[in-house]
Amino acid sequence: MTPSGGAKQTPRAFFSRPAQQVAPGLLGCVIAHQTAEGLVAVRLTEVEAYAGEHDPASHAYRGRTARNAVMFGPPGHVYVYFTYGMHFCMNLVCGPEGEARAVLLRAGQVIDGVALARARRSRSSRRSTAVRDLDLARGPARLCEALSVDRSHNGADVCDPASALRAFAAAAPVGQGAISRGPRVGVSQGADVAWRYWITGDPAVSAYRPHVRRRARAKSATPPRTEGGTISQ
DNA sequence: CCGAAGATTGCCT
DNA sequence: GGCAATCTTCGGG
Repeated sequence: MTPSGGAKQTPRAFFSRPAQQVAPGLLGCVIAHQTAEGLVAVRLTEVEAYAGEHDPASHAYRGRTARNAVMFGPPGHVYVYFTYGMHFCMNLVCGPEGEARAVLLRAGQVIDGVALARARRSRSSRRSTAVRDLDLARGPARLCEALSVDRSHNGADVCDPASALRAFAAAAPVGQGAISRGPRVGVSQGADVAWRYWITGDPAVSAYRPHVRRRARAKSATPPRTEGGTISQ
């Protein structure tokens, strides 16, 4: 039995298209991860397209590196990156091969393995309050945490029937009329294009946050020059 | 080498 | 709304 009740695993041809076409098509699709702990499945509610080397917001903007190599490979594979010293985010590589296009999975709803997903989210965070079901995979890093996706899954093939991490077609296709789009979250460059797609009104969509540059951390030996403000002591 | 910034999250005021 | 946690990656010197 498949996690989404008999749904078909997504064929590679689905991913062999530009990310802006794949992204809205992924809404309603299911990502399932089978581990020794059990199965967790997430129905996607929010995604973002990244257009590779010509997209200033893409990790592939400055060409191929060790980190982004998977994005230059065949479609249907997972590009996982580590960020902010503590979080993982996952993308699905699109086509054509070599163009480094991908879709970031920003949010979804856990439809199978809710207890396991909650255990994972509680385990690894110093949160004091319980996580609401709808928040379990609401956000790119939360989604990876709920699915237990990390560095070791970089390059995994979601189209391989033998893979522990697989993608399935939507049980009920999400029509174009039910899809909204807008600027991508947290990007400083490339904020002018509306390549973030989500299911209109879905409660498991993340909150929009514009990009904010973090203040440089003060150094004890050589404090950064202040902008004419007072220095507290 | 060194250091700044990051496709984030959660807790603080 | 501000900001700390935490570390990898990449660009600049």
